[in-house]
Amino acid sequence: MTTPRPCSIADTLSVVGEKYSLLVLREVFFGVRRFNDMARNIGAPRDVLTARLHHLVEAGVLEKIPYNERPPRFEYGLTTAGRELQPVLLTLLQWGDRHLADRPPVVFEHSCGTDLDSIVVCRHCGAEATPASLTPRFQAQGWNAAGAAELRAAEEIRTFYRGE
Amino acid sequence: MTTPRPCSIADTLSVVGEKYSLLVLREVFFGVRRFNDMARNIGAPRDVLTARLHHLVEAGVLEKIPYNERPPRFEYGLTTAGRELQPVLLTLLQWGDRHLADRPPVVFEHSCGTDLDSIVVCRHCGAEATPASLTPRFQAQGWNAAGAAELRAAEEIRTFYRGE
DNA sequence: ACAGTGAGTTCAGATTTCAAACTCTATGGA
DNA sequence: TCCATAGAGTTTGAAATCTGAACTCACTGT
Repeated sequence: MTTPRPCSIADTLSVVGEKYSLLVLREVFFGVRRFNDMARNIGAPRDVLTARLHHLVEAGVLEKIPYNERPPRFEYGLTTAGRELQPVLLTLLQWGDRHLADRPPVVFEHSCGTDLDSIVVCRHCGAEATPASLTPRFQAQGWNAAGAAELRAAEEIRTFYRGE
Repeated sequence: MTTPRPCSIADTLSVVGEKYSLLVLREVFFGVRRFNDMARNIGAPRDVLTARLHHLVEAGVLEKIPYNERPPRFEYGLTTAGRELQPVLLTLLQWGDRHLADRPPVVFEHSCGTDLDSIVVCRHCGAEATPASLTPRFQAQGWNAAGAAELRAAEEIRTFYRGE
């Protein structure tokens, strides 16, 4: 079989997985909405930024908002779908803060008054979504947990899945 | 200024932001730990996969675990740091499920018995970390919310930040 | 002895990225 | 009017990366 695994992670990455795409979204979340400011803050080549903005607009993550008629000038704002990418940025930020930064360059103060330390939880029960608490169920034909190692016992798969 | 913004998101992406890197981690979370299985499930060229695995091992996200001496053969397992990337994958998955898939190819059953619908919350107070509930504080010199638009009033910046 | 497997490596060609320069429209000042 | 500046790109040619196919090397199983 040479078709890759059907997967929403891969699908999402086809929208925001190119180099600089998520940094563009970071800037928009920070309130930076114009081409030159983005280019400077991200450090991306201008033609690449042009391509990424087009792609993100086409994918419905950003929208162009005119702020000047002549010459035509646009800002880039988040759509609802774009706003829902915030958790992705927060989890990336959190991992970098923990594992790569001695002192985080940006801290988010949550409305409860503390500096944000975020976790991913189950909306239904509120408990943290840890690897061990999750069992994948494959809905696509022919794709089970372990790919080629289809013969492994389910329990073993679960152990592997937990990353142990 | 031509230096990009100092940022943990960008730092994290320098570890897992290359094409296929996050899909490699997805496979390991699914229990797929060997080269050929990964190559097939991801659909990546073999030399690219080799490079990504090296990079992820070097970054301390994966570790090589020998399972055969001659010829030398290794599996790739998650380190603690690697396991902590799970929230990134979950948030990407969730966005794809919501916005790109009609029927998610994989569903995670949480230990509470429901199919996982995840949210990112503040560990301290438990409330969801929405854009509107967060105020960024910049700890690096010279970097404020709006980049070049340093003159914007703080309130305006906050509004922009919310993506409105 | 011979086919098959696992994990790469090598290679030529296609695609992207990069940084700098250039374009086009418009505004502000001397 | 003339000149400088700004914003948002587009163009360019060289450098880096990605792609798919073929090849290597060390075994294993029959």
